[in-house]
This record gives sequence, structure tokens and C-alpha cells, in this order.
Amino acid sequence: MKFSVKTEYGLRAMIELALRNGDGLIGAREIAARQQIPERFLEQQITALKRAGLVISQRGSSGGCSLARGADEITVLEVIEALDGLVIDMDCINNKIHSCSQVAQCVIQEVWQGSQVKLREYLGSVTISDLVKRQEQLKDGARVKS
Amino acid sequence: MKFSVKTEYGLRAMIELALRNGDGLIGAREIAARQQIPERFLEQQITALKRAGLVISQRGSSGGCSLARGADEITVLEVIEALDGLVIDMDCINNKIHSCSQVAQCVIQEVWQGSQVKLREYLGSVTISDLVKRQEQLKDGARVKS
DNA sequence: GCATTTCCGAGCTTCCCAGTCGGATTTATG
DNA sequence: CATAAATCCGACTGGGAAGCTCGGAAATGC
Repeated sequence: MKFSVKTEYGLRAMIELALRNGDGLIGAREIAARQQIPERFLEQQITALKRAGLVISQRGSSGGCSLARGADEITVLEVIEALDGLVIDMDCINNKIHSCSQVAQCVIQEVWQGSQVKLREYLGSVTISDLVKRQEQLKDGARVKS
Repeated sequence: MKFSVKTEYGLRAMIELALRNGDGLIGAREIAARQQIPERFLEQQITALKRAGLVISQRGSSGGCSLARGADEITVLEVIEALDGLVIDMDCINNKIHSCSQVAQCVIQEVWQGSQVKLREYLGSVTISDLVKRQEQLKDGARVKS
């Protein structure tokens, strides 16, 4: 049970984009370099984010991408689900299989379902903007300390 | 992001044990047969549950296992963590690595941490006894319908 | 002693994640 | 128009983990 690195990379990219929002388009190469992420790999995640409508992009030289909305209007949940699909996927409920011949399975699926709801609730309450703000806090804290 | 079948098997076994609590020891073979779980595989999970102190067991012929406490005193969280370790494991926070050279990573780790807390909170609030009761409800519902 | 059970460790197969890569398409610029 | 730079698309791969099997040792009732 862990979050994929895809989502971590995706979130880091979104933070980077949020920091430089308004500066026009930013290339995947640049984001990758700044965040130390394999470039060709990040490319794919950005494409996925674009398909999900969280990012807009333009091809060609001097192309790049930027946030599709304000950083405070994009939740962590959206980013995760754009990259990895549902936060918790269950064969029984999400997919069409629904092979609950055994009643006990259904009961357990309800627990997975409940987990899903709780997680989505939380992750949906955190925005990219929150992350950026929190990051500033951490940086300031470190500066004061040193 | 999904729960392992180990945990599903483990929970189903616990439900089975809860249903027949007080009837003495029950063999892994029997549980496996009833719940249609690969026997030798279930064996291992039961051993893990025993090591975690959720189940007591006795070897030898007419050996078997039973719940170590009341079904209302065992949470789903305990079962899951006994079988799969922490619900959400993060290299940065749980383990010793703590390689947050990049500040952005730490911010994200806080989100994982938050998810962990929420999930544990929820899963810790559901007991095996709850599952059994809920299962009865479902069965009754089906009976009325038909 | 023998059957039956839990217990321990090793091994095996299949699948998926993380990452790479070749190349097609689009576009600004000279 | 040519070229360089960027996104985009699809296929491929290596490694590691999940799911499961298996052989056999230790315990225990009959």
C-alpha cells in the first residue's frame, strides 16, 4: 500500500508550475531538471495531466505547459486520479466483475469502499496552492533555524 | 493503490473465526475450504496473525486456532497491519532514509502522512464484530428480497 | 507410533511499476 | 522553407514484488 512515484512526480511538477504561474509556458525538460526527475518519464505524466484537463500545453519550439486553472482550484486528489486512476481500486465495486458469490467478500469490499471515501475526502481537501504555501513555511522555518 | 489479497484473506479468516467463536479450535484447512482460499497460503497469514497476537493457535492433531480476544476488540486496522505492515508506507517518514534534500518532497510526504492518519483512523474504527453484524444484515436483506 | 496439525523457509511464476527509447507531429524562428 | 525544439504516441524492458506452491520440521492427541 503506497502511492506511486508517478503521483509524486506529478505533484512535484504541479508545484513547480504553480510557483511559476503567469510566466508563460514551461518545458517538461526544465521541470525535470529542477525537480530531478527522469525527463522522458515526466513527459508522460504531464501528458496525462493534460488529458485530465489539469494542465494546458503547446507543442513546437518555445512550447511547454502551464496550469489550466488556479493552483487553489486543483486538488491533490485530481492529480493522483489523473495519473493512477482511482485512489483505491476494487475489482468488485469499481469494475464490472461483481463476483460476490461469497457474502464475506462484499462486507470487506464495503470497508475498501469506506477507505476510498475517506481518502478521497481528505485528498480532495488539499490543493496545490496549499502545498506551495506549506513549502514556503518549511523553507522559512529552515532559514530561521540556520 | 489497492489492498492486497493477503489482507482480504486474513479478514475473511477472522470473520470465519468470529462466527464460530467459542467452538474451540478451528483448523486452517477448514477455514480455507469454507472461504475458498488456497490452504497453504492462508496458513501463512494465520501464522502472521498469531505472531501479531490477534489469534491463538495450537499445534498437533485436533489443533487449530481461534481469536485471541473478542471480535469487538479486534479492528480491521490491526489485521491489515499484521499482514501487510503499515497501511501506507513512505520511505521518508517511516523508514530511516529521510533524504528530503528537495523540499517539495517533504511537502508531499506530509500529504502521504495525512492520508495515513485518515486511513488508520477509519480502519481502526471498524471491528471484526462490525463486519460480522453487517454480514448478517446483508444476508437477511437477501432473504427478504427473495 | 502414527496421523494430523501448525510452523518455517525456500522457491517459483506472473504481473506491474518505473524507466527507456524511437520516432511522429506541431510550431516558432531565422 | 529548413531547422531546431518542444509535445505527443506507442512499444519495449528490467527488476521487484505479489500470490502461491512445496518440502519438511516440530508439536500433539489418539
